[in-house]
Amino acid sequence: MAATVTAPAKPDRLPGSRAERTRDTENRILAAALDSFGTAGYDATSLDALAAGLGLSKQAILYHWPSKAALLDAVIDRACLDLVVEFDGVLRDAGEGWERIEAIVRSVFRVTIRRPELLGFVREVSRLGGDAAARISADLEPFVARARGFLQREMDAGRFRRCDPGLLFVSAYSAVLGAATEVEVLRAVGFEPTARSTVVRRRELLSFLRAAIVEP
Amino acid sequence: MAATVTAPAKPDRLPGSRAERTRDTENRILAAALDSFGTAGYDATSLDALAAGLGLSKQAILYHWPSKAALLDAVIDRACLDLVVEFDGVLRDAGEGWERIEAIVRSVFRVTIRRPELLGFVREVSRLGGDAAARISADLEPFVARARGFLQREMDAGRFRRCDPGLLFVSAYSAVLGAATEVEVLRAVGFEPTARSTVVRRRELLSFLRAAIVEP
DNA sequence: ATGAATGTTTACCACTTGGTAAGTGAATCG
DNA sequence: CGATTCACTTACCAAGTGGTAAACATTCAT
Repeated sequence: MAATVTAPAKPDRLPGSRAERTRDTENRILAAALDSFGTAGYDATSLDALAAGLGLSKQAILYHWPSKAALLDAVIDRACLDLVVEFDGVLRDAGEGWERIEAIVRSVFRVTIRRPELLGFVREVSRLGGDAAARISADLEPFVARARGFLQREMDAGRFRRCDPGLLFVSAYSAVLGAATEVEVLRAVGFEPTARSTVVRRRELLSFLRAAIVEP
Repeated sequence: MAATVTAPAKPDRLPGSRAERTRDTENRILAAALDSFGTAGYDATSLDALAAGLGLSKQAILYHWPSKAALLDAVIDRACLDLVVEFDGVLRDAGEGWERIEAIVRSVFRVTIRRPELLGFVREVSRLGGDAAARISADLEPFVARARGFLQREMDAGRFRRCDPGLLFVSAYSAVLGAATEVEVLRAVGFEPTARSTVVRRRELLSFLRAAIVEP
């Protein structure tokens, strides 16, 4: 099971200082790795294929990170940063109570369309287990803690059904990620994952979540 | 990322006719492959490791199936058979309406405890995509169709909230599988996946689903 | 200008991978 | 009993893996 990595061709001469170009190279490697890890999978991604897709040699990658595992760690941090930035931005302009959940769900669907590799990567890492999974947990822990706190406060205010906030989080997380990324299951129930069907899926998921969460 | 495969040692002399012993060998290979594919992953499982764990040589496996991909297909069929048998058995003795969903959820949690590799394998195959994912969809299609029919009838009878049965199935499927298998996420919200916490998780998931599905 | 640091390449290596070819001993069958 | 089929092993291979060593070119600091 091998992955072919494609990326925009590298411009022969890149402007900017050495430090800038180095940073740019690292960013391009991280982006390509995130893409391939998130779609093809970590095991199915070889450093050679990754480098070839970027017009580099494998050793260029191993210069910036000492091993494939170290690269994975860096990609994890990058992916988590992207996610937290995305969600924080959304939440800053979101309203109160249920509206905040609605905003997050919309944001997740937007991410699966614009950057499908990102949530696939989260899945992949938690599947890999071990250090990688521990790292992603740690990276996202502050966000998860805030989410739990939010759920708890809404319950205390009597707006959300009272239950364990942690487990509610897991249920909602799974349902959202599933509706957004379980392509095969969706196909099995007759939903080709087109952009148009996404709107329907999002609407149905929101009404599902609302019934499950909001105190009637 | 390699997987070490362990299995009960092969008895030096096995009784029974040749056909029986052959069938037994194939069953043992399928079981070991299901286990390793479901926990370590397909890419991370080498035929050598698989065979060594069974006290065989890799070529013994390739005698029964012409390639690793063909073995995967066979494992898919086996896993789906196991699942459908399990669920059909449960549903035969289950009651009506909501009780049937409750019975399935209990069954899923039982499976994750007794055969954790099984649902992990379903996840893994749908992650792999391609022919394998198409095959598992096809294998489970009859079951999924029955589930959708059930949901539709319950909605028509006014017992379940009216919505798209296919998407309701995806939401419920994701939530159940998540609560049962998302070990890392559970850990992130402070739930070590012990047997005792399973009871709590199951109870919370059921009340989550009930609120989402049942017409109040 | 020059020497050092930096980013990258070429060459290479040990090891693992899925798969082929050919051989072997035992069970089965005529 | 002898021939044959069956289940499996040993031997092997080409392709790919992550990673090391060292050479090389460019940029930077002095």
